[in-house]
Amino acid sequence: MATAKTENFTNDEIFLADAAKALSHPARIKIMKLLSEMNACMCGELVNLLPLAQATVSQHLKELKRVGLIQGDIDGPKVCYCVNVDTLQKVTTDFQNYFNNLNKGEKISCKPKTN
Amino acid sequence: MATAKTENFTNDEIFLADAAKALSHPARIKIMKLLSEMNACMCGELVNLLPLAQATVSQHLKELKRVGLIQGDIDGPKVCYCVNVDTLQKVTTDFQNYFNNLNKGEKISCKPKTN
DNA sequence: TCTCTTCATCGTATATTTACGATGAACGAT
DNA sequence: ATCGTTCATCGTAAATATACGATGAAGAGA
Repeated sequence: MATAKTENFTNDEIFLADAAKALSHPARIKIMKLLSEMNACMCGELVNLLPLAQATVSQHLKELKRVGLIQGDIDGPKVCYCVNVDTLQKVTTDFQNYFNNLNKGEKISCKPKTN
Repeated sequence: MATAKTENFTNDEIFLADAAKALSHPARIKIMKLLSEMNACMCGELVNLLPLAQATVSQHLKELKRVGLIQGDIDGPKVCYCVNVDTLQKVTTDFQNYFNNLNKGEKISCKPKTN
């Protein structure tokens, strides 16, 4: 037990935090939704569907690619983006497990005198 | 359809992104785990269990309180922290629904020639 | 009252994130 | 070869996030 003061975080904790970071902006939440609904979609279409400039959308796509939640397929001058099913699966089950464990733990709570 | 260029994000998208942001740091992932395992726990205990200074832990607790995932009960000079079950429930089901929808969408993917 | 403990907040430094316009690379079409 | 389209990257500005030491408030216990 007790994970001493100097210890680092576990890989699981880091991975989960990283995945959460990738989803920590409304634009990226929406991009994932759009890509999943449309199966695949060009960057330009996403730009049209989002209240953001093209450069900004490209940056958000980069962040989602960083954690592997999406992938981009170069198709001539266009780039076709789509969800990376494998990574999405892993992230889904990891979050599921995490939340399940959290919900298992506590039955008792402190008095609701929030500070 | 089509969510015009100028439209803002929906409340759902913003809420989900905000919850993800609260969990986007390994320390906060771990704090939620610790609080759930121990049912409730003083700030000082958390400081001992994390590789971070007291001021930093306090900041992370503040971020988790901001979205309502935890609450703090003032008990004399100490503060007893615990998971806020209601918010955790909502966040859990919201993420579950989000991921379920994402996983529903795509069967087809682009060629894996990642850019 | 004085002291010790507990914790939030302040001040501050540094790093990261977010956003945009401008540029340029890559390609299709003419 | 030239032009238009598509998109990543660069440069940059402003805002947030992360981390820590120092300080101070609040209460317990002497």
